[in-house]
Parts: sequence; structure tokens; C-alpha cells
Amino acid sequence: MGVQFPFFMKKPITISDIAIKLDISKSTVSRALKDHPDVNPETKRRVKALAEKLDYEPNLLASSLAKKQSNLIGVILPEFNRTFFSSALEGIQHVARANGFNVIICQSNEEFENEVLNTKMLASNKVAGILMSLTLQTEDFSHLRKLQDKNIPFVLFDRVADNVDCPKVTVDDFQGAYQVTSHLIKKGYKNIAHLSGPLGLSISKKRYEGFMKALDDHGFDQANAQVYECKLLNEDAYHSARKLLELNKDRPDAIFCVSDYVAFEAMRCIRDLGLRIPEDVALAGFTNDPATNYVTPPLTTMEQPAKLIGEKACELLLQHLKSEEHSEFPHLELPTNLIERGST
Amino acid sequence: MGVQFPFFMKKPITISDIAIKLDISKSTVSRALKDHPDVNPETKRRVKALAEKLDYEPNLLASSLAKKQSNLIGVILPEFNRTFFSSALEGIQHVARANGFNVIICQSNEEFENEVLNTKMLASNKVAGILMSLTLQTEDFSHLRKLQDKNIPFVLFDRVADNVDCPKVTVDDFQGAYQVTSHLIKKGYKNIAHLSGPLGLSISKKRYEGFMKALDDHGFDQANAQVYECKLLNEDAYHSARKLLELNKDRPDAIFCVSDYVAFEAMRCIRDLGLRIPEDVALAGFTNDPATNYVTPPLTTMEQPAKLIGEKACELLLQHLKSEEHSEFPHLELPTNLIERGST
DNA sequence: TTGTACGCGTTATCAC
DNA sequence: GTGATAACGCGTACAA
Repeated sequence: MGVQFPFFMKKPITISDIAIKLDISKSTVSRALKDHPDVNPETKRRVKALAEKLDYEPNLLASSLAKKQSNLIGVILPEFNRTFFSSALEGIQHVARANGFNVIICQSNEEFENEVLNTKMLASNKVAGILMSLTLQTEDFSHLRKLQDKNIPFVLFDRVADNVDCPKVTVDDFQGAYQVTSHLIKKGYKNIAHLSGPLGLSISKKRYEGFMKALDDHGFDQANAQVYECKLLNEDAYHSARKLLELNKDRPDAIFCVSDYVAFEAMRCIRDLGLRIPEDVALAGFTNDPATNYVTPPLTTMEQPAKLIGEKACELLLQHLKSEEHSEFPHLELPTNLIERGST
Repeated sequence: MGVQFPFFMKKPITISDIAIKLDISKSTVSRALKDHPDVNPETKRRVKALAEKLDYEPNLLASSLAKKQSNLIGVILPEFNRTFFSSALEGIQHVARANGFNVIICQSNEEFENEVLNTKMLASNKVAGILMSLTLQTEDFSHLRKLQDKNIPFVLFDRVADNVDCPKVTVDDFQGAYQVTSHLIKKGYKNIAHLSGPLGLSISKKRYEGFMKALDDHGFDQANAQVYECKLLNEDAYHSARKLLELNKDRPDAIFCVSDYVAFEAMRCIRDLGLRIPEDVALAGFTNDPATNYVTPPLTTMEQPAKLIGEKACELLLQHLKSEEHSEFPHLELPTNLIERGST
């Protein structure tokens, strides 16, 4: 006999309620409400008027169940707390909403296990599709294959994996790094170092490659290039910077950092050593986090169109949802934009 | 006859599939899967084994429909892009997940209209409840009343409204402001100004009041206190700071800013005027944004336990969901924590 | 143009 | 301990 509503709880209005009051059938109400073509304009008007009056709200759960397609798009992010991701989220939400979809988000917290759990949860919630940026730990992709088996389409953005076959959206990291490095070279710096991220991570690797290529193209000797690898967003960045800066003879006069936050740590370190920016050491980052504007001196960096990345990723997913032709999976590489500030 | 699955789409496993293969009824399968007490341990084992083997995933849509209660909690935030909110979100998600709920988030973008649309969407998705932080524009609360009519419980956090009756979680803004101001006084500053937010906003008002009270309690003349109101997060902050700093005779030797971002703007302004921090003008903010650590000098500020606020808000909602006694609506005011840095 | 009837996958009630 | 069966609210072939 179903669940009883507690006495204090008004039973929500349903299409049947409207049907009964108007003495027509549920189907007609359903059709009227969703602007089905074959329905008398007059009935449509009456239905809509009553729906409005009764403050009817469709039950999307029931609708999704019947249509086997929900209006929810799942998003899995490593962290909400980083400007890049929250901006991307903004873009995702924007496009999703414009197309009648809602967004349900999860945080993997950079842990692989959470990522797997999240994909399961989203699958259980029968989301229409998933947008995700992988964990730093992710090396096993069986959870993604399961999604494919269940025919839940997904798009990877920013943190993508080469050996997963799906639509992808990233920034042109190679070009971006190439440009920052060229900028440093043009500014006249002679001994340019790179504080890189884990080279197993595709983003870090591409930035590293862009850096090396720029050196080479400008007649620098790649073999002499000082590259220190560090874990992202960690005290580790500080220590790597320290090692780099304590080289006496060979101290770099400029450092290209793999991310703004790594650059901030390097900045702290440079100050701690009593050096000046950019006179003694110039510094460039990557991402254009809002904080780059507030540090002293403001940080030169590559702007990543985070919001645009989110929008594009969401658009790819929606395209995929509409056409059943998944012939080729596109990989969008968006351009970055150099922002020169006082640190170089 | 319902929707046909496209040929390429595997039909998802359901409890009926399991029931048929095991030659038992759906009901038993359902019970076994959710550890209902009245079910033979052996059947339970067999059901679970098969479910595992077939990679069965429950359809939460159907479940929610049947139970008239979804496992989704809606969250409406003014912006994702601010550390405070994304941290709060983290807390919310944490508690939600620990209790078997998922989070569906929306962004009002500081626009009232979006806020209203969001509440409707979430209601349509039949969320179990809603957590929200109001827009700066929000003055009309009829959308919240509608939620109450539909018996969708909600909790307000951070940006709350006095004349809405519901559980609330905020920080003790009055005390926080009182403490920062007292800190400035103890440091020996004599002419302390306040760059406040819009006084219509309860947060700004309370911080303003805490500021004034601290002055009064330490024998300062409230009437002489320089308070400049500015819109939050705007160029407006810069201009207000400028006006304040261009007072020749009466230039403050310390400024308590309503937020860290306002303080960053003030900082820019102070530098533009060729003044030193904290020698000429000391500066304190509010929130403890990560960037406070990277500016020069690092900013003294009040730490707001953003994540904790999110957790508490979510806990209040879950409590409310469990007990139908909504006798009293609690208002939690969490303590803040002074973080002294180089700017004072 | 409208109505009938059934299915979506799960849960809950009631009888056995 | 288990099995029918009727909801939950909506969408949609098919008939009228």
C-alpha cells in the first residue's frame, strides 16, 4: 500500500491531480506540460494554468525512471578547493543548466579509491554522463571501462589519461610552457631552471617538454638545463626550490614553475634566502590563480581558461548524449595566455 | 510498451534478473541486499554473491521514487570560486557521504533569480533537503517559504537571514571582529579604521558591531571611529581604501578589513601610495584565505572554520531529516581563531 | 486530439 | 523466511 505521508506533510501535486480536476487523462496532462505538438492549444492552456496555480513541480525522479535518462550530470574533481577546478565547475554548470541538466559533484580528494567509489555512486544515480579530472594516483582505469560497459558516457578534462579512449579537453600545456620559457629568454635571463611536477603526470610532462623545446629553439643547451621534479602543492616544492637556489656557482637567474602554487613556495624560499625578485631570481608560474595578483611582486603566469575548459567538456558530453555516433573521440587543446607581471 | 534499449546498450542488471536466476522473488532479493533481518543467511549470501558477480548496481532513482526520499542533498552557493565556500562544500560533502547521501550543487552567482530557480530545480529533483548560503541580493524569502510548504527542510549557513525560521550555522562574527580589533589595540595602534562590507548584510553588520564594541571597551571614542562601507570583492574596496588613506591629518595607522579580499585591495592601495605595511599602516583581514600566506607581508586575519561550518550545517540537516520533531531551530555560532602575521 | 494501459526498478504490505 | 502484489509519478505505444 505504499508509504503513508506523515499527517503534517502535504502530498505533492502530481499530473494525476491535475488530470482529475480537469477531467482529462494523465497522458494529456503530461503531453500538455511538455509542449507536445499534438495537443489542443486550449487544453494546453488550461493544464498549464492549473499547474501554475497549484504550484505543480514535476517529479524528475519519476520522469527519469520512465525515460531511463536522468537530467543529472556527474562531475568528479580532485579538489573543490582549487581555483582552477572551481572555475571549471562554474563553466560546466553553466552549460549544463543551459541545456536543462543539473550537476551532481563529487570530490575524489586526490585518492584513487574515492574516484572509484564516486563513479559507482554516480552510476547508481543513473546520471546521464560523467565529467572528470583524474586523481594524481590514478593508474588503473578499470572503473572507467565499467562505465563504458554500462554505457555511461564520460569526458576527461585537464587531468586526462593517454590510454583511455574518450573525449578529452585540456589546455595546450606544451605550447604554454614553450611560451613562458621563450618569454624568460627574451627578457634576457641566461640560466633558466624548471621546477617541474611529477613527470608521470601528463600535464607536467608536456610542460617539461615545452620548456626543453624552447631552450633548444633558442640555442640553449638542453643538457645543462636544471630541472627539479617536485610533488605538486606540497612542502616538497619549497625544498626543491631550496636545493635549486642553494647552488652557488650555478644558481639560476630565472625559474619556470609548473604551477602558481609551486611558484608561491619558491617565492617564500627566495625571500627566506634574502634574494630579490626579479633582480636576483625571476619567477614564472602557470594557471593564473587569483592570488598571483596579490603576491609581491605579482607573478608572471600562463592563464588557463578554466571556465572554458569546463564549458567545452560539458559540451562534448552533451554532444555525445545527443548523437549515438561515437565515431571519433575528439581531444580539444585550448590555448593559454601569457600574463606578464612584476616577477619577470 | 516503454522505451527500447538501443541495440548497443546492455540492459542494466536489476533485482528481478537476480531473482529469476536464483529462482526466488524480487522481494527477497531486495531484502537480502539491504540486510533486512528476516532473511535466511544462506539466501542472503547467495544473493549478494550473484549481485557481486553480475556487477549489479541499485537504481537509486527507482529506490527514491518508491521511498519518496532521495539520497540527494541540494546545496546552493553564491560562488564556487571562493575558498570559503569551496571549503564549506568539502565539509558538507564529507558528512553527506558518511551518511549515504550525495550532494547536488548549484551556484546562484550572487543573483536572486538564480537562487529561486535553483530551489525549484532541487525541489523537482526531490532532494531530501537543502543547504544554502544566501545571495547578497536576497531580501524576499517566499522561495524559502515554498520549500517549507513542500516540506523540504533546509539549513542556512554563513549568509543567513534573521527573519527566516530554520536551522542556521554561522561564525561568531561579532566576537571575531571584537578580537581582531582588540589585537590591533594591544599592538598599540591608536587610530584604527574599519573597511566594512554592506551593513545590510548581517555578517558585515556583526563585524562592524564587534569592531565598535572593542573600541568602546578599550576606552576609544566610538564617535571618532572611521568606518568606510564598501561592496565586497569589488574595485569598490580599492576606492574606499584610497579615500581612507588620503586623509591627511587623520590617516589611520591600522585598518580592520571586513574580508581578506578587501584587505588585499587595501594592500594594493597602500603600496600604490608608497606607504609601508605595517610601519605606516597595519592591516587585518577576515577569513584566512590561503592567499593571506603568500602576500607580503603575510596578512593577519581571523580564521573561519569553513569546512566545519559545512559539516555542522549538513549535520543539522540530517538530524532534522531523522527526527520529525522540529521543535526549536538551532543557531550554531562557531568560534573564529586569530592568526597573527606580519601585517600587524 | 485524447484516452487506455503498461512499464521503468524498487520498496512495503500483507498473506502464507 | 518468503512470495505476490500494489504502489511511487511519469512517459509512451497503441487504440479510439
